[in-house]
Amino acid sequence: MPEILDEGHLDAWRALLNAHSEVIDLIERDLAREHRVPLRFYDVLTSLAKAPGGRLRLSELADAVVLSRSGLSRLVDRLEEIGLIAREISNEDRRGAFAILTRKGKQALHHAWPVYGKGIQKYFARHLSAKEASILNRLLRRVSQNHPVNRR
Amino acid sequence: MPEILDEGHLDAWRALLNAHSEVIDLIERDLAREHRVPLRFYDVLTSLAKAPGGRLRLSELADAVVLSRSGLSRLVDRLEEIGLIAREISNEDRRGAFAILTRKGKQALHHAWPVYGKGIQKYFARHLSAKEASILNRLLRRVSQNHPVNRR
DNA sequence: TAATATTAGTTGCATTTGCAACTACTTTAT
DNA sequence: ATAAAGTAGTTGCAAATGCAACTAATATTA
Repeated sequence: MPEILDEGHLDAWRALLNAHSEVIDLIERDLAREHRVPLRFYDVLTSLAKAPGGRLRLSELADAVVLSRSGLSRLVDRLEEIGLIAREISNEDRRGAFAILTRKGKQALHHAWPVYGKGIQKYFARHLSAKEASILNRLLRRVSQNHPVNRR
Repeated sequence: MPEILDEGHLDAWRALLNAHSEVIDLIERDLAREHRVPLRFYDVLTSLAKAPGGRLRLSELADAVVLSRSGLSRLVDRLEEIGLIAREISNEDRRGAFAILTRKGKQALHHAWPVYGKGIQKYFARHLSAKEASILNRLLRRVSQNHPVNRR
């Protein structure tokens, strides 16, 4: 791995930024147009759906969706208000709380998926063969795992 | 190219979301800690720097940084206020305006670059060989060009 | 050329977000 | 056991952003 940043890597970085912002923007518009939950909500709901018991501590949720604690706290407020999730005070540690996916939350998730999935296909997946998708996956996972080679 | 979304492509999409949000978050923190301009500002400044004459119509700039017209209008307000760019009413079309990079704007760009570049290296580029970077670049460019195969 | 439609950009308003300070609870150290 | 330090989450406040409505200028059409 190179120690200093070269043009090739910089181009890849720019490509990542561009692809991300364009595709997100397009999908977000589709979701809004079809009256489905926005990506932020989807993120939270799907994180909960994947978690064992459909529940996650608020701080775990904050990490999962890459949002500050305060930001998450209010996001949970909003989601709770419209009934997509519920808060449950933890018994082992009474400072903390779980967010729990409600039935309505699961429904919202299923309702949004067709539009979201179609967006991923139209704006992203269509441009990649299966092989290419797997390469992309492997490379990007390596980035986000961010294994501490030379970390100082 | 597949017509429906399969797991492999979906994994690649998730990997893109994760890598993007994690790396952006880390870099943004570094920039803030070192008192450099935030990524949003950097985006605008660098778009102008690359544009011929260091100037761009506000609407072109909005496209370049993927921001709504109103969002951009106010972003330009802020940048103008702190002297990093200037507005210049166009003479051919007096509805419109250019954003122009100022000397101070160029300096802010150069000041931010070391931290930004180091971040790209630390959090992103380090994990990819030159070959891999070039593959990533090629695949992601294809996505963001979003050539209209089957667009309906 | 006058009337109409279109385009560039701005502004009111509501929503989302982060930082710092706060409360409440838990863990660690004395 | 008590004090101090740490952790989970919330809240005040300010900043950033999008939509829709607006102004001003240009382009189109009759």
